[in-house]
Formats: sequence, C-alpha cells, structure tokens
Amino acid sequence: MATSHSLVALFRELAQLAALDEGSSMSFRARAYENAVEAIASYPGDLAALSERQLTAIDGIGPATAKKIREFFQKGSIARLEELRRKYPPEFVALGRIPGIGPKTLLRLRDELGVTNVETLAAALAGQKLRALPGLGVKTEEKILQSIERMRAAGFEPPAEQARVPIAKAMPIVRELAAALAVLPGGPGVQYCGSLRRLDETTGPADIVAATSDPLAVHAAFAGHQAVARVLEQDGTVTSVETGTGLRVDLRTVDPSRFGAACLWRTGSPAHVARLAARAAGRGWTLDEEGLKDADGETVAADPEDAIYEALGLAPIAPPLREDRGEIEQAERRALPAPVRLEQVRGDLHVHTTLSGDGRSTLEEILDSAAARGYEYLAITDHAEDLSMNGATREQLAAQRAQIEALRGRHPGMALLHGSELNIDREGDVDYDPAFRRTLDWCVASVHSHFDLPRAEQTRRILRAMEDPTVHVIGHLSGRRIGTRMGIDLDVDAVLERAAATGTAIEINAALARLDASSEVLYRARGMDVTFVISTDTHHTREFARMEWGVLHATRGWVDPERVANLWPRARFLDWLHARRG
DNA sequence: GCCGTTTTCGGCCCGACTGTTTTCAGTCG
Repeated sequence: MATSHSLVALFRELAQLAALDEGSSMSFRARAYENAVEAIASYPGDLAALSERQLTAIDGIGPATAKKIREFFQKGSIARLEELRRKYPPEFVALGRIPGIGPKTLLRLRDELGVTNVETLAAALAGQKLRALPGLGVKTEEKILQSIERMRAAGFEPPAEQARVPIAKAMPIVRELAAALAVLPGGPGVQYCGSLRRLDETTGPADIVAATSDPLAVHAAFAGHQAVARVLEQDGTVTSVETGTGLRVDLRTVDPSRFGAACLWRTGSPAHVARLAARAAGRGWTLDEEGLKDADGETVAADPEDAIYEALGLAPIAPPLREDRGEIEQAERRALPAPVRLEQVRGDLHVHTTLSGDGRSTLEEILDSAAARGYEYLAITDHAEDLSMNGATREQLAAQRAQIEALRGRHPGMALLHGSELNIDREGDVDYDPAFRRTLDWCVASVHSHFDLPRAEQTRRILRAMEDPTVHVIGHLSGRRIGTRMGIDLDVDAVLERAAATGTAIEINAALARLDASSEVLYRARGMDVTFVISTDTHHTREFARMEWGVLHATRGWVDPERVANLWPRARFLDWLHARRG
C-alpha cells in the first residue's frame, strides 16, 4: 500500500555498490541487500509505521537493514549509501556497464592504473596498459575498446554519468510523490508531466503540476515527503527537490482553471508544443502555459487539455504520441490510431512462477492474481533449461503441466496455456526438441546472452528463431535494459518483414526497464501485417500491474489495437493460436 | 547482512564461457 519506491531504489543502489565494494555481485552482503529490496517491495503494509524491532520481524530484514530503513524515514537518505557513493562516484560505477568489465577488473583498473572515468580508461587503453596486468591480455583490451566503440556508435554513453535517468528508476518515485499530493485535503488535481507522461525511455528533471487553491499546503507536503532528501529551491509556485535517489523533481502549482494548459505545456514534447503554438499563431491566438488566448488576451481554452486540442481543430492527442512524429497531421484528419487502453487487455502471455529460478510467486498465487484482473486467458511461461540457473527441465515442465491441469477448475473463466520462455542461443536455436516443444501451448523465445555479436549475426539468429513453427512470439526483442545494457544490434526491417511472413508475434514487453521492442521499432511496423502481444514478463504477482505501461508503450509506438493479440476475445485468440499451430 | 540454532557462528545457489592460463579467475545470466 504505502510502499516507498524511493526506499526500494536506495536499497537496490546499495546492493549494486556493495557488490562492487566486495568485488562480486554474489557476495553475501550484496545478496542480503537484494533480499532486503525484495522484502521491502513485497511488504503490503506501511513500513514507515514500524519500529526497528518490528522491521526485524520481516523475513529478509535484519538489524542492520532495519536501522537503515528507520534512517531513511527520518532523513530521506542513508549514510552508508552516501559513503559508498563518495567512494565510487557515478562516472566510475558507470564503467562497470561496459561489457567485459566486472567488479574485480574495475577495482584493479582503479587501484593499479588509476582509472576513474572513461577518459582515464581510454588513456590506459591507448597506452596498452591493460595487457601488462596479470590476468588481462590483448584480447581483453580489444574487447573493451570494441564495447566502448559500439556503445558510442549507438549514442549510448554509459561511461559518463547519465544526465538523464532511466524511466524505471524515476517513474515509481514520481508517481508516489504525485499520489501523496493527490490525497491532500481539497483533493488537488495532480499530474506528472514531461518525459515520464509521454513514457519516454529516460527523463531529465521530472515535472509535477498540481491544481489547487491552497498552494502552500501542497508545496509543504511535497518538500516534507519521505522520498525527498533535499529542497533545492522554493518560491510561491515552484518547489524543486532532490530525492534520496538523486532525481530532481519540480512541483508547480496552478489555478485549477488553467490545469489543462499547464499539463499540456509541461508534458511537451517541446517540438510538439511548438507545433501547437505555431498553429495557434496561425489563428491569431497565443498558446502558453496559461492557456490558449485570442488577440485580446481572452482565454479560448485552458482546461482540460482536450479542449485546447479541440479549439485548435485537432482530435485530442494521447501524451505518449506527442513527439511531432506526424501525430498533429493525423489529429487534424481525425485519423490518429486509437490509444490502447488497459481495460481492453484480456490476457497476459509471458508470466513466470517459482519454477523459474528468479520467479517469486507460486503458480496458485499467479493464477489467482491474473483471475482477479479479470483475464480471459493466461500463459505460464517459465524459463527453459538453457538458462541453467533459472530454467526448468522438461521433467519439471511436465510436472507443471499436470499441476496446471489440476488447477483448471480453479478459475473456470480463464483459459490456461502451458508454455515456456525459450532461450534463443547464439545460433538462433531454442531449447528442447521440436517434439517436446509441440507439447507446449505457447512458446515465447527470447535472447538472454551474447549481446555483443555483430548485426548480421544477431539478425540471423532472430530470423532463425522466428522460422521455428513452435515459436509463437519473440520476447523482449532487443534484450536491452534501459540505461544499463544496450540491446542487440538488429536489422529491424528484416525482422519485421519476417514476423509478418511467419505470423510470429512481436512482444511489447511492459517492464519499464525494458519497454522492448522499442517505440521506434513499433512505429516502424505500422501498416505492416505484424501481430503484437503486450506482456508483463511477471516474476511476482505485483508485476501484473506493469500492463499499464505496456499499453502506453504500444500507444507511443502507434500500434493499432486491432493488431494486439491479447486484446482479442478469448475465442478469437484461441482460434488464432490453433490456426497458427496448423 | 540474514538466518537458524542441536544459540552466537557457519552457511548462504551455480554452470557455461572466455581468456588467460599450465590449473584458474572473472564475467555473465
């Protein structure tokens, strides 16, 4: 209920820095922090209300973590984390994102070669200093050089401190802040805006707009929120803060009569708003954050947002579409693709249980949770055996099948598909043999390794997986983790064409850290005969809620709802599935 | 850092791959 996403994020960072500090992500301390993350995220009640002693009673939280949690609720920050941040500055930690550099190597580079950032690393590489270290060699140097090259070519600048924050880090905290303001007395209208509202992959300083007649109370509540570590600036209408996670958030309060205009202005994108302003100018009007006004300064429209679009002769444009990618022309012709809506989703087709090594919820918990969302169908897709640590053997899958059969009566309204998330290996082959795969109702195939092969090889392996008749959908197409790991390099057009030709669906992975296929790929597929599936890749029942992001991401990619298979009624979906299986 | 305990330390998941090795360490998922 009152999960503090800021607290979760801080412990996640603590786990990462501890892993670096200890030289291994397998270190017991780092893993203990990760367990604490899980415990905090899963706790259903209000952690802030618990004493140190009560906190210790929670599984995965011991005395040290309990102390840190109390510290967070009192100060908005954790001293131990601040200490680790000083010891390992962001530009140094970022080097760990370069494929081939793990914690051990990273620490040695610093201790033995004085590497502290990408510049000093580049200098060490140029001087061929790495090969002189025992355990490292020419190949390692080459590999690191290539990784840096590739990242730069892709516009991915991990070696430097990221000016922009990945959406998965920012969104939960900003939403929590917005939600805390929305429940204040007087019920102010509250909307987070900017990149987050457009579901962009990263965000700069985040924007929240609140419509209220009591701005002082709203600003005070904002500045005093537990996620806030520091107040940067404050005047009557704007408060800027930094959260414990280092994210800057600006709150603006406006008169309720101008709420829509303020949201429109702050949501952007700048290019989109500039086009609207030009359009207003063409009519002799002006558009700014106060609203649309005529030549006499009289308000034409200022709230809600849709009224401004209508006054400009445009159909309302959903926030994820506001990128000046042609949406204004389409809105003028009333030909925009309809936004995908959460209520339209009828099933989830990529879901893990505890049978996956990284799954956190039991099969029963998963079924109950999906049924509670009103789903008409659900596919259980635990990892296949190629993912050695996390995967299931065919015997385990067979046993799970029997378990599912036994549970069919539990939720009669929900069709249960038994499947697996297969691993696409380097050659494009997937787990098990075709005969066994045919005993599965639904197969997701996705990439989990070999992220740094050249484009031609990556494309070949995906095409090969799509050619396999037992593969229904390609999961998280690029394998990226936004802000952390670049996806595989693909010939996107070739992949989309083959998807259309083979009838293999493309997953729209709803996890904020993935949002994969990217909205650029989705946009590129418009007009093509490609089927999509919006999936949550759930590993814990709470992650079913990600579907909300999946539909926004699909909207951002201009995906026609008609092409999304898990919006189809059960009968149509099952017909499609059976026809595909031949 | 947490847990369990036959109470106060010892155990806590791992397998493939790669590059550097001459027997293994580090990375990755």
